[in-house]
Amino acid sequence: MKISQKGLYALQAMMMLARHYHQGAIKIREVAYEENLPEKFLELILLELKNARMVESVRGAKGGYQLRRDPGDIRLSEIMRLIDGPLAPFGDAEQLRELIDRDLPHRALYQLFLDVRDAAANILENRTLADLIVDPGPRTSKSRREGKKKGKSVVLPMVVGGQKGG
Amino acid sequence: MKISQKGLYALQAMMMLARHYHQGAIKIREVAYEENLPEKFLELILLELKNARMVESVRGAKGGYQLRRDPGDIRLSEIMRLIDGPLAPFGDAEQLRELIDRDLPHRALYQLFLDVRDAAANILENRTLADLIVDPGPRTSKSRREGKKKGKSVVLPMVVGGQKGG
DNA sequence: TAAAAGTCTATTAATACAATGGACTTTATG
DNA sequence: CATAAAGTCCATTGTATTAATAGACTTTTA
Repeated sequence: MKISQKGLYALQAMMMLARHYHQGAIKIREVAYEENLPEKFLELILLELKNARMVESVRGAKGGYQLRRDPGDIRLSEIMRLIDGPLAPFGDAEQLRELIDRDLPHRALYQLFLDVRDAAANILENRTLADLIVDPGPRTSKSRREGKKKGKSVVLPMVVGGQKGG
Repeated sequence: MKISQKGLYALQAMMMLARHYHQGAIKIREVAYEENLPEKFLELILLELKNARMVESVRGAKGGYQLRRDPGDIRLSEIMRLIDGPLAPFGDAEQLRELIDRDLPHRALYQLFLDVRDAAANILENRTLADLIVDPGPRTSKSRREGKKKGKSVVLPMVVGGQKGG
């Protein structure tokens, strides 16, 4: 699992749309501005996310993008797999299981890769966009996770307007 | 953490050298043949492993490569970091901690990346070459891991002579 | 009908990846 | 000491991927 620049942009864009969920269509330009992303590149990313039915678009003036599902229903693994491929460090889970069965001399190695993949999958399949955004109020976020977890996902003061470069 | 072809080759080569530990210097050609790796490319990889002091070379006729340390003392994370860089899916652990501190709007995202890295690190820092090879006998392998673990690292019949494509 | 916004396709620049080739140095051995 | 075998070092190449840009086209609002 390697997250490319594009993958990071995708996650940032989706976080932004999650923050503005229920505010109607958000223009590409606004997403790009707020997260400080290259606009034209973002356009391609959003298109890809649209084809994967994670977001939907509204065309024409007043157009823009919005999430197609509740932030709590969009797993981070979905976004990452779409943009950067399988979570496994080498090949994909399917291939690895195949190799573990067939390539006897290297099965321990491939099993290790699969272990790493499973560890990543366990984290990323169980986190959603809702876990990444600052919840502006105590409304039920319908997040996939049951308990509220430890003090990891820190509660942040509603800060918006990214400064990626620092 | 993405393992490149080169990274896989490096791991295979190191496994081969581990299998032949205490048999003196092994020729590049033998490693390449047994693991079915491109010889010239392998040469570069071995050179890199030598500069990192994981293997040592013997020059001239009768020359070759051998591990510099016991297989149980060579962590897989070392090899992977050398060839494919940091274990983190994005940036490295240092950078991520920095971003978690400084980039407030995205800290939850970077924390997630760090969680994934830690999960991978926990696996890869605690496995050594000794865990990957077929131990030809019940000798103490001086492996870093304490207990013998569950039935994951399967005991294999001394099979040698890789058929990678097979 | 003009402006604003998404859609689509092509192209490019830069980088990384996976090798390959060849000249050079070191060592064993006869 | 000559030769062969082996590692060393450096340059180059081809391909793929990544990141981004450009521009023409379509849809919608007002």
